[in-house]
Amino acid sequence: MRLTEVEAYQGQGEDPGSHAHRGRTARNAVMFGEPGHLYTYFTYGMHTCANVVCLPPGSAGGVLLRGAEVLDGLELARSRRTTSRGDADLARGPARLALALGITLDDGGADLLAGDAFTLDLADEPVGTVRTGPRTGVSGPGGDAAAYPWRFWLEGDPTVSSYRSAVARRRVAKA
DNA sequence: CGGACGATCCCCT
DNA sequence: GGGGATCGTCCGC
Repeated sequence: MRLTEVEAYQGQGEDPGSHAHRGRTARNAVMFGEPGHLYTYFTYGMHTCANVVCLPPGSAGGVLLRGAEVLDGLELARSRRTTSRGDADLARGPARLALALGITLDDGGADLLAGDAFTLDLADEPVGTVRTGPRTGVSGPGGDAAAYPWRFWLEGDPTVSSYRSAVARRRVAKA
């Protein structure tokens, strides 16, 4: 598939939105390791998301895969994304993208440049107009998500997810 | 088309 | 003990 939307996360104490913000833990250890490897995390009790480690060992950094257009294996992707209402929705959103690829937590740490879970191909030239903006569902310092405009997407691509700002989750009173 | 809300579990403190 | 880099459904326009 063809990536259309990503977000960058740095950590190292300066990026509150990053899972590596508070230092190395068992969960985010992969982000402190070799670049080009897959960092997966589980969130909201049901979703898995995929990142590509992007900084040298010792420096935590990664890119969250947020959107993509499925080019090959359409039948397989559709079978895994039964709730999708159209091919543009197959990998529109980080959890959908991971599901369409068949990524699970067990794939964390896979060497993508070696094709362990899937192969990451980097384009040699620009593939379109790239736009940038605040990251989705993340609040920066002082609640200002725009402090780190590290969301990148292809302008006008139908497989780019719609922006959602960070919302305070409402607690459910236990009866 | 877009806003509101519940679901559900792994991981850190 | 509680938060969370989301999604799907419901509902109104």
